Formats: sequence, C-alpha cells, structure tokens
Amino acid sequence: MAAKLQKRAENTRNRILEAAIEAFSGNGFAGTTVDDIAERAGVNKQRIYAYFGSKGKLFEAALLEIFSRVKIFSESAVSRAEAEPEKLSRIVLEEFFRVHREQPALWRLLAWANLQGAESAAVLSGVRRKENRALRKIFEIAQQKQLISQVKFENWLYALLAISCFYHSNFHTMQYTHDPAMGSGEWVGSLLDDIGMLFSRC
Amino acid sequence: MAAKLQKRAENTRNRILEAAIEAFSGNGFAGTTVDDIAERAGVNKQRIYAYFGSKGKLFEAALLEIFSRVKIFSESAVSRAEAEPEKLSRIVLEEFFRVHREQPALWRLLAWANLQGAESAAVLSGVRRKENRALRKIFEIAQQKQLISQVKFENWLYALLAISCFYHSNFHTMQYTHDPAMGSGEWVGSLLDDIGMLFSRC
DNA sequence: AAAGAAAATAACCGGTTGGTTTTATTTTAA
DNA sequence: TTAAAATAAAACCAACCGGTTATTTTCTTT
Repeated sequence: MAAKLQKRAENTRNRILEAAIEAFSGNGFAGTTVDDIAERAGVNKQRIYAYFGSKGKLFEAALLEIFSRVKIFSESAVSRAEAEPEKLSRIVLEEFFRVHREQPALWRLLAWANLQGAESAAVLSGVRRKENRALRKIFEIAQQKQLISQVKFENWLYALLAISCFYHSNFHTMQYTHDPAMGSGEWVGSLLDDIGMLFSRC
Repeated sequence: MAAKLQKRAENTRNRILEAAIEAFSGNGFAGTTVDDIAERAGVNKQRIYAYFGSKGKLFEAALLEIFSRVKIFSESAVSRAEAEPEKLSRIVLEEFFRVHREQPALWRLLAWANLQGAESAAVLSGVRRKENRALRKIFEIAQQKQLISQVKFENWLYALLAISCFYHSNFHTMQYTHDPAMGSGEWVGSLLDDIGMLFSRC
C-alpha cells in the first residue's frame, strides 16, 4: 500500500483504476493488455506496475473499487419503501435493475471474476455488509406488518439479486433461447409486475 | 459444413468439440489457445482449422453443441410434475439446479458468450424452442387448475432460470458479498423451499 | 528562489506466446 | 490402389508481460 501519495499521484492512481475498470469490464482479464489500460488512462505503463505491482493485483483493485463506487440503494428508494412498504420487493427490484443498467461494469467484473475462480473474489470479503444490514431491517419491519410472506431474508434478497443481475448478464443469449422481446421496456415492466405479485404476501 | 465425413473424421471432429467445450468453458475465449484444444483432443492442430475454420467459429460450435448435449428437463421430472402439479415451480427449480451442477460447461459458456457481446450468441437462434413449448403446456395446465398464480409463463420461467443459473455463475463472489454459508446443501434446500412457497398460488 | 524528493515519461528489449498457414510426409479406410 | 484423414514441423507476424534505464516535470521544503 502506498503510504502517502501526493495529490498528483493519487490522481494518476485513480485514472489507472478507472481505466482498469473499463478495460477489464469490457474484455476480461485475459483479453485486456496492460498497454491498453495505460493508454486509456493516459499514463505511462510503468506507473501501473509502480502503483499496483501486477496485472492480477490491478484486477482485484478494480473489482473492489467498483463496489465502493456503486451505491446499490438510493435514498429515494428508501423513502419510497418507507412510504409504501407493501411494495418493498418491487421497489428493491427496480433499484437493482437500475443499478445494473447504469453500471454494467459491476455485473461484468463480477462475471469475469466468478469465471476465473475463487482467487480474485476474496478481496470482496465483507463488502456490502452494511448495506445488507440496512436492507434487512426494512425487510423485517415489512414482514412484521405481514406485508411479506414468511421467507428468510437471505433467500428473498438472493432471488431479487438473481432476477435483476441475470437479466443483464445473460441478455444476449436469452434473446435467442428465451424471448426475443426481452429488450423492450414493456417486457421488463411486465416481469417486474409479475415478480412483485409473486413476492407479495400470500 | 462438412458434407459427408468418414467415421474417423467424424470422431476427430467430435473430440475437438469435446475438447473445445472443456477448454473454452474453463478459460474463456481469450484465455484458451488453439494448441491447448488440440492437445486435449489428442489431435493435430491443423485438423481444427480443417474442420472449423477459425478459433471463433469453433467457439460458436462449442456453444451450440453444449445445448444439444444438455437435456434441461428429465423424464422423471415430467412424471413428478404430472403427479404433483402443485409443486411444479419447486420441481422445475430443482431440475435447473441439478442441470447446472452436473453440467457447469453450460452456464460457463453462456457467461463467456454474453460477456463477449452479441456476436457469438446468434448461433443459439431458436434453440430450446421445443423444450420451452413442452414446459409451457405443463405450466398452463397447472395454472388452469389454479395451482399457480396469474403470471405470464415467460416471466415465471425467466425467474426460475435466473435463480438457478445465478447461484452457480456468481457462487464465488456471493459467498463474500451475500452469505458465506451458500455452499452448503441446507442453504440450497432452504432457498428452494422459500422460492417454492413464493411461487405457489396466493 | 533554490535544492532535493517525488512523480511521470519515453523508449526499448527480452523472452514468450498465439492464431493461422504452408509444406511435406505418413497412416488409414474404401 | 487410391483417396481421404491425419501428422509433424516449421514459419510468419503480431502481440504481450514485465522490467530497465535515462531523462524530464512537478511538488515540497528549506
């Protein structure tokens, strides 16, 4: 870890990280060259090794960085959920869809990392714990009010994460194997309606 | 397309396809070398170009091949569903989990293909149409019997596909960002229970 | 303002790998 | 026997990781 960087160095480091997110997200680890990252960042290649040590460690840094950049749950969503707790599942789902649409680098980097195996994933240890705890509280309140059926929080959240992430991460192939209309806004709307219905209290 | 190959040639072609599935599934397109595939297949590298033309076309062939090898729905599952149609969602979900566990090459190749963009996905055009139709019939019968709530078949199937595929394709990272216990059999059992509950009629 | 430290660049290279093609030769099947 | 199938070996050219060295620019401290 670089102990104390000057402002300029910090800026260079950030530009490298930003470029790494773009490049790795787009082409994966094996498909990305260090030269490409250097060029995107407008930085000399040697700086990459100076600040991150190796291509592999840069990938891990990029993976960690994307999590710190992406807020998975907006303030406005929280207030919506507090105002209409009976629509909690639908609101959360909409948020997840929005995040994945706006920040494709998130699901893409995750997908690359998972395909590569367990190694690079370890940097994510404990990430998102705070957000999950906050969401759990809202969930439990809604459940106490009998607005959500008696399922475990983990399973409920897992399903919403899966349904939103999978849409983006399998978009291309699912158009051929599932439904060619998947790309339209109405399709997503109908999906959210139906899932929201299934997830509301029985 | 090779018009009429001798038995030996057919066998060689199949060995290449098998090796390509293994290699591409494990290391992705950029991470796999043609030499590696040739070695796995026990075949001269030149044969690959003779039968498939290029690394890219071989990838597409492997993607298509894995679909023809994987039956997504077993006979025994069909009979279970006919015997207990009220458990249809749970049965289908179990089947999907089983397929992805037994044939990781399926979700892996799909994940690589989706990350690469739209190009290689086009070979999948229409694949699985027959299976989807068969499943739709079972679904509609269960819905007429009021055993499943009034959601669209596409949305219902989409959710089950997402929940089962995402578990495997995001297993490593989700252990850190969601729940370290994800790997246990009880975890999956609990998930299937809860999803099955949510998806049964309200 | 000058000196010294930190940050960044330019340019190259060494060794390796990779996709694809070619040529010549050998094995197998009809 | 003859054609198809397969091998062996090399070659081409481009790209890539990681690192080095020498030089220049910028910042901080005195």
